[in-house]
Amino acid sequence: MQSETKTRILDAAEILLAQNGLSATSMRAITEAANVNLAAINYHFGSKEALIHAVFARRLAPVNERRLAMLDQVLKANPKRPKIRGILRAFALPILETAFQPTNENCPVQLGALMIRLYTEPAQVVERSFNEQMASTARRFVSALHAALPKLDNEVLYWRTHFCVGCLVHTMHARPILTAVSNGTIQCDNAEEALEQMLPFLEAGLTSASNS
Amino acid sequence: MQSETKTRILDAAEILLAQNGLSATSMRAITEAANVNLAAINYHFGSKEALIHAVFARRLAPVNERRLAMLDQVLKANPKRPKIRGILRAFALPILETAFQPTNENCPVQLGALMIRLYTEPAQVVERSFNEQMASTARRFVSALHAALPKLDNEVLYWRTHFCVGCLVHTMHARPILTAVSNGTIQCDNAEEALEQMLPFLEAGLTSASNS
DNA sequence: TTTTGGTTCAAACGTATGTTTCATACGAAC
DNA sequence: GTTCGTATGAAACATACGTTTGAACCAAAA
Repeated sequence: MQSETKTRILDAAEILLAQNGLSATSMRAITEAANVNLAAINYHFGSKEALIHAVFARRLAPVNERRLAMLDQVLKANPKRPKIRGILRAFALPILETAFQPTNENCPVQLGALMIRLYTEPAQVVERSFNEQMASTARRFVSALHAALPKLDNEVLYWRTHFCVGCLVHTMHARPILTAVSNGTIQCDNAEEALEQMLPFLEAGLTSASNS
Repeated sequence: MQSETKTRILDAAEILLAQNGLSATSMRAITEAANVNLAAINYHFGSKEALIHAVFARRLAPVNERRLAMLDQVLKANPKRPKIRGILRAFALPILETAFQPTNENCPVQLGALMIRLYTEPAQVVERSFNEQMASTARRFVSALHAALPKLDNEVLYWRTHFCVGCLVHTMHARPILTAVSNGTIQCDNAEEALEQMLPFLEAGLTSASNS
């Protein structure tokens, strides 16, 4: 059974790590926000770094499970030529839904702001988290896109997959900027709405002619 | 005249801030790398925060000048219906060229890794840098795209501009990931090559049908 | 009732942080 | 040659960091 203290630390850590970054978040800030003793992090997780790893794993493991499950469905429906839209949806929906899940006291998901840390924080701290949680999933999706776009040059496919990831990550973590630039018109807090905007954009980009 | 010490601090700070993040980079690390006294930062810049601001300004000011100059050319060529490709190029080329500029001892540009800090570090530290360096430029480009895509709904245009920025930022800062995913095939160190990949993708995304 | 094993607590550990101080060094101006 | 404003230097400032310690707590087992 997961102890009450452990999850309170994970919840508080997720918020603070997402908002302030990894090294800018002190264990004292985490334990104070979680209303637990300072030593509790070292007792339950071993170290600050191990806590960070646990924070990522708690959110990303179920997301990537759902991603691969959805991808399997898409591949099963059209094994020889899977649908691009379906592949993109399988990649984006689970993480967007988790990221845009309404924040409440008990489950303060901050996946968007958290994800970007995986790409920006000093390598050694998050490299293990990234490899364990993301690398194999990414490979599965690239090969699915390869099946969906057999005419596309391999190198071009890598570039475009890269662009898709950039759109998705930016959409998740830079929500305040979209809201600000649009003068508050766009709130960007609904996974389905974000998907509706993103999927046509990405599919058009993926299928566009290379040299025009 | 810019003092030797000042630029040595700026060079060292740019590398370390880009690599390790803002709060993870200590003034001692910067001054040691720059081979100057610890007190030199406070003497020449006033504080660590002011130094960070100066690091951003040094790179972004000329980039945004070039961006706006190129945008003016594009708008002058077709005032009523500017070309999308030209607008995108004006936005992406100056920053990509600066980011991919080969690193040398005297000019260690790390703009890609640096830019993402503008989006991820705690608001109060970089908010001023972002507003001063990016906000007005972004507005100019959005209105240019509005002229180029008059049929596009305003809200959709904001979303798609957001996606374009995401692609660009991700391309600049996540280069190692593209290299790793492609098993070293793609080095991603040439601005023109990156543009060639990016522009068709973005233009196709921008002009795609909203509901398909 | 005593004992045990897991958990919490306040306090201290050594180290690192950003900033300040004040003495010194350097050159140009007078 | 003296003066003066700028720049550098070593050292100390107070505070914050991640981690460790050992005592206290407390329910369940013996």
